[in-house]
Amino acid sequence: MGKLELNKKIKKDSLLDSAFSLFTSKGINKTSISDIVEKSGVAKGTFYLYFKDKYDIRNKLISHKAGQLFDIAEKEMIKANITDLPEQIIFICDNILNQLCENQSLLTFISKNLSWGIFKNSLGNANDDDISFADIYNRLVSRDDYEIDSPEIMLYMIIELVSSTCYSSILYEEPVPIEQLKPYIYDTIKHIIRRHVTPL
Amino acid sequence: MGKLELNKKIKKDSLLDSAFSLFTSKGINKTSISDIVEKSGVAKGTFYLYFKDKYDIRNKLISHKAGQLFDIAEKEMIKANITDLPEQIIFICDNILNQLCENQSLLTFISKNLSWGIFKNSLGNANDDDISFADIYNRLVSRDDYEIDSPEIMLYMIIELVSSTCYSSILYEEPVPIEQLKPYIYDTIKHIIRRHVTPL
Amino acid sequence: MGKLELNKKIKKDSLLDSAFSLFTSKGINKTSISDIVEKSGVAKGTFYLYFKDKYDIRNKLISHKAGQLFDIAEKEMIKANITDLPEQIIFICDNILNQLCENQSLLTFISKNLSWGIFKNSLGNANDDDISFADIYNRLVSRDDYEIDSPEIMLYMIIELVSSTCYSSILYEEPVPIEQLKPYIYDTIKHIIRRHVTPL
Amino acid sequence: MGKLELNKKIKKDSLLDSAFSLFTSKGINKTSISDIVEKSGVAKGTFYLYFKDKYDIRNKLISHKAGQLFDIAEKEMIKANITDLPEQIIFICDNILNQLCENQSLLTFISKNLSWGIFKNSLGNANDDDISFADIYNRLVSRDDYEIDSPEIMLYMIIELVSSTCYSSILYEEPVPIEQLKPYIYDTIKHIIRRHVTPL
DNA sequence: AATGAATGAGGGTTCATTCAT
DNA sequence: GATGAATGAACCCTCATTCAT
Repeated sequence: MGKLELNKKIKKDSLLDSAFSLFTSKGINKTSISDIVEKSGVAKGTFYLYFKDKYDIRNKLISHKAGQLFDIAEKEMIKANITDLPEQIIFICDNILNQLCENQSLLTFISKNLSWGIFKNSLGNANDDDISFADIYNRLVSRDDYEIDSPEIMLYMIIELVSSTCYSSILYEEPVPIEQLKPYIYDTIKHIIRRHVTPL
Repeated sequence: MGKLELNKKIKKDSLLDSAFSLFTSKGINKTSISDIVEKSGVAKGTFYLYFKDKYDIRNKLISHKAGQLFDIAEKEMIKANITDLPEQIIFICDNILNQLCENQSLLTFISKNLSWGIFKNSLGNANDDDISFADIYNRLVSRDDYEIDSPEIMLYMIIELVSSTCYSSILYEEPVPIEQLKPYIYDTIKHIIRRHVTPL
Repeated sequence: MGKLELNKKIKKDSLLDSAFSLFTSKGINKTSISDIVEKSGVAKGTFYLYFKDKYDIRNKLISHKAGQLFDIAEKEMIKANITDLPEQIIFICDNILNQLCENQSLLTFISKNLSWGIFKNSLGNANDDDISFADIYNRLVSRDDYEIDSPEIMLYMIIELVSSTCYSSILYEEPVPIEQLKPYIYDTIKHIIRRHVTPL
Repeated sequence: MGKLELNKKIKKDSLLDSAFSLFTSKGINKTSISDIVEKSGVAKGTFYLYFKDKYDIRNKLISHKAGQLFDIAEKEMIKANITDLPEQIIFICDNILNQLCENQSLLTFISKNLSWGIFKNSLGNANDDDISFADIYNRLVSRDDYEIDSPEIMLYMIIELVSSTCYSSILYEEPVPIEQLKPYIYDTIKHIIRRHVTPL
């Protein structure tokens, strides 16, 4: 990577970092592009060399951050040497939930903006250096020790269930704190898995 | 209600209607207070006699519209003469889903903004003439033919599951159209109910 | 006219005056709306209460200023008690040319922007208080002591001839100063009139 | 011409072509230098190696395109074997008018920007490879079978008359379509010529 | 209570120009 | 000579809010 290429990457990453920091602290609506470039220390026009507008940088951030969540969770799972598929899914959910508990501003950012559409998008549009959600998905459905009925529906339901229920529980402890809610969530996830997965 | 009282109600309702129509067609971010008052045919200053700002009117609309959804569903349920609690819950979910299918702009509006917080809020702050979600909730938990373990958690999970999964499925048929998704949703709801409800 | 109405008129006129002054001194391209409102001493937003954009205020100014030119010329003509139609036309042309010599910034502004289209427009859209070019045109063609063949073509040719030839001659004395050019212009105008007008 | 020389000429011509195409389709104000270089496929900085700014390239284009008009018209005239001076002038006017009818975007571009000043300029500054309007002018005034009184004034008046009257007539058929206007224009041109030209 | 003219900060975006490579 | 990333001033325009009427 040439010096110039490197410089561009630094600028872009700096913009992404600044945007993320501002989006999570002030919210997207109240963050202006002026804010982002000021925090990045680059000129206003530079922003438009890398992103179309505020929503473009938001979508790229969501894909990136969501991918990171899954990637970290999977790495931990492998380290823990878990091989049973249902256990793997539960582990990943739990790990992600824990990451979000530790990083509530990330939760604020992701949960308000994550949708299945953007998620699917991240399969294709992922930046070159992004760890893609696609890999995890593919490793999951291509296992030969299980037969999965409609894996996409299963994942969709699990993801939506987890991400929608955890939001208010983690951030506001409403209706109950997350630790109290977890057993119910995992019980439901197990049920969903049972419905879709058959060991061979 | 005096003539003056009535006039005020007309103005306020007109503002609410206009705001709803604009929010659902252009989105909240792109709707200005100027747009709302213009559509309502009242003066700009008048808006501030009734609402604090755009987000105030949005929250009131969400409570109101969400309440309506439940109210309609419950009325239909009574008409259908359904008394078994699990069946009641399924019926209400199905009815609401159908309402949202018929009214996708309402779905766009609600789903992007509905959160447990605002929902709970609607229990207290409901406009005087609003049918409150609280009533339905109370009727549900005070039945003497069932024992419900953590009814709030149960409802929370069901509501979040339904509202989060239906959004992308209804609007974009992603990952599958809602009719194909429904069996999986209802199966999961039944599981959740079984976990919480014991017939006496 | 109420106090409020009067205040609005003052603001609008102030904007028109400021715009005219800036357009003639710096040119339209280099005049920004910020410049105009600053010179007027009103807020930026106020501009948009009265005009759509820079080109809107320009067109209104052109109509207005062109109308004034004709109005002054006609008034002088009446004062001079000239009744013969060809002499009237020559008189008006001469008077307008003299006005433009005296007011070269007006010439700069008008000549670069006057087109038959905008001119015709001014017949209809004239501000209420504008003296309309239409009146002069109508008085001219409805005389019963002359028969005019295609009066619109005649006027079009005279107006275009005069306005296009005077521009460079007055401002840059190119190819010759206006006083030297005038005989040729008037000779040509007389020829055009002869071609179109028959005394009865 | 060396290979390098040739390469430079290609770049420059490409910039001129792109600019012309954009100026005529979007207008000068809405054409940016970015647009021009993008269309040309050269880098932004390259533009400044050949032109000072947007108005520099515009003036060069006007000279060039106006020169072309005259050059084509004269070639056709010679081909048609017309030798009588008044007939030559009429022929050239008619030919140019026809060229502009066929190429209305060229008319838009030229008419809004052509002025006697730029025209005279083209006599001196003409690009090396341009056919100069000066040649035509000189051939015209140096004939020994006619005496011309003030040839510059004559040409000035004819050019301004034709270019100003044809604009709205060709583009908007206002006040009448060009074919209907032509007899009046030519009649007036003949009158102007008669006034200036004496056969010897 | 109702109006709507006025505000002016601040938003997003463009673009001519520079200069290190 | 050629490049194109970077600049940042300047642009147009919006809009929530106020307040005299």
